Amino acid sequence: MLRFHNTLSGRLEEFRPLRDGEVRMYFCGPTVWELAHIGNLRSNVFVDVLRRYLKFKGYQLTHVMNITDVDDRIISQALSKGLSIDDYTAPFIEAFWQDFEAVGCERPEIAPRATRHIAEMEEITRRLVERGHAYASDGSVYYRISSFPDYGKLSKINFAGNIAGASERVDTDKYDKEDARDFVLWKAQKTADEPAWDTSFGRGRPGWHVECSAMSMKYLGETFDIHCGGVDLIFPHHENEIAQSEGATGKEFVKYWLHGEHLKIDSETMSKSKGNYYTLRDLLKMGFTTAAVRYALLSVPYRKQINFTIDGLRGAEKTVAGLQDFHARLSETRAEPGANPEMRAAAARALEEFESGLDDDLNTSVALAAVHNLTREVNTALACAGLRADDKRDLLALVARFDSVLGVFGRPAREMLDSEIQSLIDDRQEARRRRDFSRADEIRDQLASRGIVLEDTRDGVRWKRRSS
RNA sequence: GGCGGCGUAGCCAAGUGGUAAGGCAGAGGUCUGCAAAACCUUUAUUCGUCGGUUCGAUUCCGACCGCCGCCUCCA
Repeated sequence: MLRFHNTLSGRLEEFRPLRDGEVRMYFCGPTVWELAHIGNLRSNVFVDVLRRYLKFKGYQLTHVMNITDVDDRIISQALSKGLSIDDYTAPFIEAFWQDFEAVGCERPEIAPRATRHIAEMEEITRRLVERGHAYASDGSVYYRISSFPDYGKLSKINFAGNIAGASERVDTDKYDKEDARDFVLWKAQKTADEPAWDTSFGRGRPGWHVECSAMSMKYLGETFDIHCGGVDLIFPHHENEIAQSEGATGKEFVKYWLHGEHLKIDSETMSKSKGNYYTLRDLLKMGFTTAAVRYALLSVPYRKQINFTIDGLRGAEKTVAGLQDFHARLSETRAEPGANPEMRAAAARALEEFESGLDDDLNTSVALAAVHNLTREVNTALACAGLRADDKRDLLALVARFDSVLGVFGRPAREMLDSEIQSLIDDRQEARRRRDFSRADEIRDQLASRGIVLEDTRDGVRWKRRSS
């Protein structure tokens, strides 16, 4: 039974999709203005594990992921460079998808762009005005929070207590709003060079929150199953989405809200000023593999504030190498016909633990422990020829099944060695047969200096490229 | 001021009202010509501190200490 911690109720709830066998989910992805940093990637990996696990459970998936391509920062950057929004954002979006796929994330079914959905945003805004949830003021349109009694149900925000201590931060004179809490749905164009669209409320651009209401409802319907994002989005972004969507339709917007925690770097908040701000590209330059980065990011459940460290990443690198070695060894081993009941039992146990871990609000730590326990048992069997052909087939299928969620095993790619290296390996085997070990070691050292590491196994010699 | 999270071995961490998963690092061993890889054993009488509830708490309650987040278009 799959259960999620729903931010809306604050409790663990059994997951039941609105339509049988089908899940519709929306993810507020990053704002496009920088290369994806490690925290951003954690969010993406969390959502990726979620979508992969839903598929693992047999659900048909429609996953919409937004990359915000219009906000104040993007507009000011684009203006200062004399570029259109599209020209400014295109390289960032391209780079983002590269990093996204590099850490093994599957592309969502739909990745809409806010700038392509102005009409839908206008439509929601119009409906909100019609229903008394929004009002125009000086060419802008604001959401009237006092008209929506449920406001605050997601973030549990308490305005009475909140304003007392934080009032100095609320600039009530900044806009012509009825209430300081009201947020903007449509922003009037301020200067002529600012990108703007013509609508019935005048020339301007959408507020940030309305894009997610518009695009999620367009592709997923007025009520859908899962909405996820980082914890920072709970307030105000997701709170405002609820106000917009439920205000416009009168229907419940989302059944399950899932929020991923942020990470810390060396026990501190990640920030540019602290200099602990890593992008994926930084880590790859340091020699880490994308699989290790993915492993490190998913090794801690998504609702926990993982402490990301370079030391920890080194550990992940080793762990992933172990898993990939295991996978390669398993796929290469020679196995006699038949089956070993102990292997069958180990596989069944691993699958059960893997699934019950992930069923429990996506507890990836438990799922990984199940994988490690299995690899240990199978490694033992491999070492003493306790693995039979049926076991090998079933275990490879099981590993593939696990990896359809985790994406850390990699493929045991059997690339061809060039003939010179292959003949060196053959020479060494011949030398070993002659018990000419100094010659054999000489060849091994020679290969090692070229990045080829050898392993002598019961099935003969294995080689691999040195990982770092 | 309001709301929320966290504190478990050297490090990263899971977890539960009944006595501590997993990974990395360390130590010893098996295997190996030597390695590598793998495996075995070992590493927290104890889960921030102090109280309370309980037959029993790391797990529930209270207080305190420490760290972190949101309330600022930062995932």
